[in-house]
Amino acid sequence: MQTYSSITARRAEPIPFAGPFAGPADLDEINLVGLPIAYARDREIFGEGEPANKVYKVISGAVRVFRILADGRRQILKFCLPGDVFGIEMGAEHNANAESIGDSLVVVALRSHVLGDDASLSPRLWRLAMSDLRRSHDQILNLGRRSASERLASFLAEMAERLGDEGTIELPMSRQDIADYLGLTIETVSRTLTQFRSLGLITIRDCRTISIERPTVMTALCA
Amino acid sequence: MQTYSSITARRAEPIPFAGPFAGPADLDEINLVGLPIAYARDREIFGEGEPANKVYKVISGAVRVFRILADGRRQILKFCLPGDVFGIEMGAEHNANAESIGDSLVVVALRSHVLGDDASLSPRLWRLAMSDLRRSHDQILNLGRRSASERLASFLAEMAERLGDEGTIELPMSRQDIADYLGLTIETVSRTLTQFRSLGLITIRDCRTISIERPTVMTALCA
DNA sequence: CGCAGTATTGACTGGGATCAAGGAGCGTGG
DNA sequence: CCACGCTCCTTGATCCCAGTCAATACTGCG
Repeated sequence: MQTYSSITARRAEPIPFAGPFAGPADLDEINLVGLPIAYARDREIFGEGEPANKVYKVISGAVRVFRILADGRRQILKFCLPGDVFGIEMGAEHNANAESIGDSLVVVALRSHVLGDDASLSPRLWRLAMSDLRRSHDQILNLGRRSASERLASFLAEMAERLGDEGTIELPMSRQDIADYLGLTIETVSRTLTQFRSLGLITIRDCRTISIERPTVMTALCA
Repeated sequence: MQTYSSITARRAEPIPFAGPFAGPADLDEINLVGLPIAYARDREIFGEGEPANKVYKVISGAVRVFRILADGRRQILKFCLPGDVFGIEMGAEHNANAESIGDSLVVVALRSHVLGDDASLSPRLWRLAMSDLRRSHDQILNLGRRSASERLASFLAEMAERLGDEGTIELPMSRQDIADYLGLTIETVSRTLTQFRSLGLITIRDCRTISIERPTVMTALCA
């Protein structure tokens, strides 16, 4: 069984930048004002059980949010790409872990600046939470009812949509991360991608750079 | 493969009660004021793609919220029990289906009465969304990384917590519903329950009535 | 009783996990 | 420059958990 024990991230020694910083402005984005912090790859940003008094937004790089079972099995709940907000919880403690995937820049703000203590909430924050919920539902459907190749196809479709450039995807995450996101093993991920390649659905330039050659067929494969 | 084609719910012909009605008051609950509607078992409450201009709250009975793949595979996203709210979406359309499980009473309110058009949101509603998100994450972990018996054990633990009476659970849903919630088949659910019974972990009075005899062992089985 | 829907049980299959062995990319140091 | 080690990825062989197919039992209900 693949476990998490061998790939534990070191506790972050973040490098704070000078001065406050706002993320890229966008009508539909949460415009976090806070301290930008640079994380090297595989650094813990927060852990399960820690006080959830901050919220985070990815500026560059990528972040994995995940939970771990006692025996080391890991499930990635979401990949956060530039613009994505993470770390917002209902309770006082985080019930998931977050780590940088590659070298990443993250803006950190105080939770109290975003969530008025018990006052009104921003509709943007609401949309954010609801789109997270929507994405979680997609993932539940994937994990519960789709086969390995269907999961891979919809993963590639999701990534193409989120960071695709003319059908070419530059993946920030490893095969192990993909496996832990899709509820598969690294071997199955690798084998299925090879299979897609030999069917002419994708080309794999290097293992992090994938082009979707037959988008229509790929979409159909999602079932 | 188990598909949904054979178990399609008939479109509801709901029986509206006279007059407005408020759900049971509770500090932490959304106190929907709206029209109570009685649904017979297996009636559609709303479907994917329909306008999401109403929100719902279970008064009695139970509701399944689910999504369906084109070929009929079904994944239940959540079971709603008395007190639970469902049908809140970000966009203008539902992206899931909801059906009554047994005969159920549901309060229906206009979405605009709950979600101020673009103004402030109630913190209660926020807690509701965040606890939904939390539960979704639990389910993602279940589906992605736990075995059939671990899923059953955590399902029973969840149900015991939500509607257990001294360790005895009166399940509102069928084996098929449980299977579609846990990403399993009905046969695996049945076999695993039989296995739990022969291990002395549970007793099955009738197939909807289950008592947890060894709660500690059961919790340990969740992994 | 007979019928229909639901649940259980059994026999067998197969998709994906596990175990194991290379291969490719890459930084480091000689 | 190449050799070496390290990490990540790929590929192959085999296994096993859960799915599939099929038969039987249970439960209401007319």
